Parts: sequence; C-alpha cells; structure tokens
Amino acid sequence: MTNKLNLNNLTKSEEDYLKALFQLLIEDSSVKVGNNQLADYLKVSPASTNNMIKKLKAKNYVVSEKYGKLDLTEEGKSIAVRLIRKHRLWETFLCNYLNFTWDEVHEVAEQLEHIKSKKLINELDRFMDFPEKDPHGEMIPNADGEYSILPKITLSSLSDGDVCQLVAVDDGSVNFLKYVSEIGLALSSEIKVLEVREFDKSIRIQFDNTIETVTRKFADNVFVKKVV
Amino acid sequence: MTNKLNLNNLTKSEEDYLKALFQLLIEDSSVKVGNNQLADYLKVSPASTNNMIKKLKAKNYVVSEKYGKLDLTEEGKSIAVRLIRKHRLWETFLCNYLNFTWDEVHEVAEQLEHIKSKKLINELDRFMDFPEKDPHGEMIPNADGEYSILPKITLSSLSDGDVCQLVAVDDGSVNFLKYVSEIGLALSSEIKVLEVREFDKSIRIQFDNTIETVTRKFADNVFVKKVV
DNA sequence: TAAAAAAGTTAGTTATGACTAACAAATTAA
DNA sequence: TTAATTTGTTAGTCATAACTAACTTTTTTA
Repeated sequence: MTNKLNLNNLTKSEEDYLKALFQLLIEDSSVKVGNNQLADYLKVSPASTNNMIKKLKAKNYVVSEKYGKLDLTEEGKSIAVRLIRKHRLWETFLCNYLNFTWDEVHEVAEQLEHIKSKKLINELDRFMDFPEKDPHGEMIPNADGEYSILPKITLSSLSDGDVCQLVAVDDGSVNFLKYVSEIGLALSSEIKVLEVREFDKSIRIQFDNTIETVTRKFADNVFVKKVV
Repeated sequence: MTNKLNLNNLTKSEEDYLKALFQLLIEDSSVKVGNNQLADYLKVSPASTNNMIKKLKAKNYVVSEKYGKLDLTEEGKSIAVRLIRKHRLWETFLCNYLNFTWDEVHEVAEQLEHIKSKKLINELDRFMDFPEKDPHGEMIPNADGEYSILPKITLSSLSDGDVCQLVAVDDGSVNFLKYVSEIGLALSSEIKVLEVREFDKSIRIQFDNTIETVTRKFADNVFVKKVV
C-alpha cells in the first residue's frame, strides 16, 4: 500500500495539468478532451502538454492511447479534487476574512492551492466552519474529496419569462467577474428573463429593479437555478 | 524609476538565497559571511551557491568581490525583510488561528512566504490586528519593512543566579522546538539559572517549579531578557 | 614561510518544463 | 475518396537550479 506516500510528490506543473484536465472533463462531461485542447486551456504549447501527459501516464494519473483522447485515473481525479478543495477554501478565506473581491481571489488562490500541508487546509476549513460553497457559488469538496456537483444551468439556456436565482459564476476571467459585480449581480440575485433577442442572442434581464442587456457570451458564464 | 516592477520577479530559489544571506548577516553581525557558509545553511553545494550569487550580483541584490565575503545591497535587504515579514505573519496565523504548534509552523510558513500578493499579506496583518511578534517571539516587520531587532541574549551567556525571561527561540529546528515545549518552557517563562557546570557547560535551570538541566547547545537557541 | 587545510570557483552533467519546427495520424470537407 | 485541415507526436533547444569533480586562491598551522 504505497497509497499516501506518492500523493505529495507532485510538482506544481503536474498539479496544474491534472486540475486542468479534470475541469475540462467535467465541464463538458460528454465530450472527450484532447491534447491540444488541454494545451489551449493551460496556455502552453501542444508539445509541452504531450510531454507532461507522458509523465502523468507513467505515474498512473492519466490514461490515453496514442492519438486518443485523455482521461484521468481514480488517483488522478482524487488529486484534482483535492486541488479544487484547496482552491475554493482559499478563495472563501480571501473573500470572507481578507476583504478580497470576487475578481481578485482567483490569481492568489492559484498560488495557495499548491501549498502542501494537510493540516493547513483542514484547519482552515474548520476555522471557517466548513463552508459549503466558495464565493463564486461553487461547491467545496470535503476532506474526503466528496462534493455534490451543482446542476449547471446557464442563464443563456433560459427563455422569455423565466425567473431564476444566480447560483454560481465561472471564475475563469477577471474581466467577466468585474463586469458581474459592476452591474450589481451577486450570488442569490433573483433574475427575470425579459426577452431573448433572436438577432444576436442577447438577453434582457431584470434584477433588483435594474434592467440590463447582456450578451450570449456573458450569459454562458452565469449559472442559475430556475425558480419559475 | 523601475523600483516596484522587478520586486516580484524573483524565483523561489532567489528568494531563499536572499533570505538566508540576510539571516546569516544579522545573526552574527560582526562576522562576514562566505560562500560555503551560505551553502551549508541552505543545504546545497558550494557550486550551487556560487552560481546563484553570480545571478544575484547581476541583479544588484548582492555585492562581493572574487574570493571575498558576501553582502546584501539595500534592495537585497528589503526583499529579505519582506520575506521575513511574510514568514512571521503566516507563522502567527497558523499558531493563533489554525491550531498549529510551535514546531509545526516553520515548514508550512516556508512555503507560504513565497506567495506573491501584497494585498494578501497586508490584509492578513490587518486581520490579526497587526501583531508585533511571531509565535517564537521574533519581531514582525511592518508593511514598510521597519522592525526593531530584539537584543539577542542567549540563555547560555548567563551566569549562576541570573534570572531572565524567555523572549524568543530559534525556529530553525523542529526537534529543538518540540523539546522546548516538552519540558514546559514557553514565551515569557521566567527562568532562574541555578548553576552553569564547568565540565560540559550544561546549565541547571528552574522555571515554574520545574528544575531541568539543559545542554549548552540547547541554551544557545534560547533567547532571553535579563530580569535580575 | 612552506605545506596543509579550508574556502571559493569553474566546467560539465542532470532533471524539469517550457519552447519551435518538422512530421504523422485522424478527421472533415470538397 | 482524395485533399485539406486539424490534431497529435517527435526531435532538438533553452533556462533554471541542482549536482560532482577538478582546480585555484586564501587562510591556517606546523
């Protein structure tokens, strides 16, 4: 049972790749993930990705056949989930205790998630009284790596007259996050879809006595729960 | 004025070397620091140190002549102090909020001190209400890098009958720190020197109704303030 | 002060993880 | 179904930062 021993021996890069692959795999759970797609996501060259995938295959975190699509082993997934747990707990800490705003947390959490100390992250979790969601509304895995995935309905998938509640936002882009706060949207905001315009798929929405028109691209990054 | 720009462009290694050199320079402020000494301290080969010193000289953080002793420039010192500030603030956070013990904090703080975010560390400082000292009793530099150095009198420098108060301990060795807690010593403990034994320089001390004999090596790592 | 020891330097090697350029396989489109 | 495009792979290079081995300078001490 050399189970726990090799878990902490990963480099920052190896961790980044595993987490990225995990996120690509669940974001579009049906679609397969390829080498170049991963390279794009991580903003490195396909050659770099290919190289790293070889290493991760040798370490039994990734499986794939030559010229085939990529997948994670159970061990690979487990590492990725632990990284996501760390990332989201740190984001929560930064927002709730250190006055960080939505758009500021991601970059710092990207660094903090690589700190290696089980005690650190579990104590941080306890200190914050085991939060369920991070500041963007995403579920935080518990110490055993368990977490429920929230059904990701995008605002863009709704129709005229639908009423929904904002449950999460994609945390990938600083500019998007700034934009969300600027127009006054926040977690739990109740949003009414006034009109989906056929021409450019832009959406007219109402929330808190505000009426705004948002683009399709914007609405793709806003996750909601249907109310009506 | 390319002042603030290059400050964040240092690698983890470069930071480690600057901090190590700074600590060697103030620990024995009279004695000069050489290449091999720095290598010893960092547990790397003299060749590695030599190499890195070259790079740090090129970047104007270190000064030295060939075959001569090492010194830091003002900029080098400033970086080192900021690392020490981060290290000590994290140690304080870990001990005071996350249930870490004296001997557990150092290793994790060594990782955390390399996180690059001014806001993070300044907000952490504010969150803890600007602590003056870290858990080992060392002064924490403020956001401007200012801090008073506590006069470091070692327990080993005292004589029979002297009474002192423990103000700090060296945080370099986990085993030493465990030992200190185990025998019951803590910051502010009042210690009376009962006898310094000529034979092996071991010291018989009394504190809190406990009498213990400690070695010279142990006493070298305990910093005190004389009371009587 | 000359030999020995210690301290510092240089050259050459290794591993990690990026990169480009060239090429091969698979998929899509004409 | 062949040609074009996309995707994946390989080979070779570069930077960082460690290493050993060999060598030079400085310091110590006999």
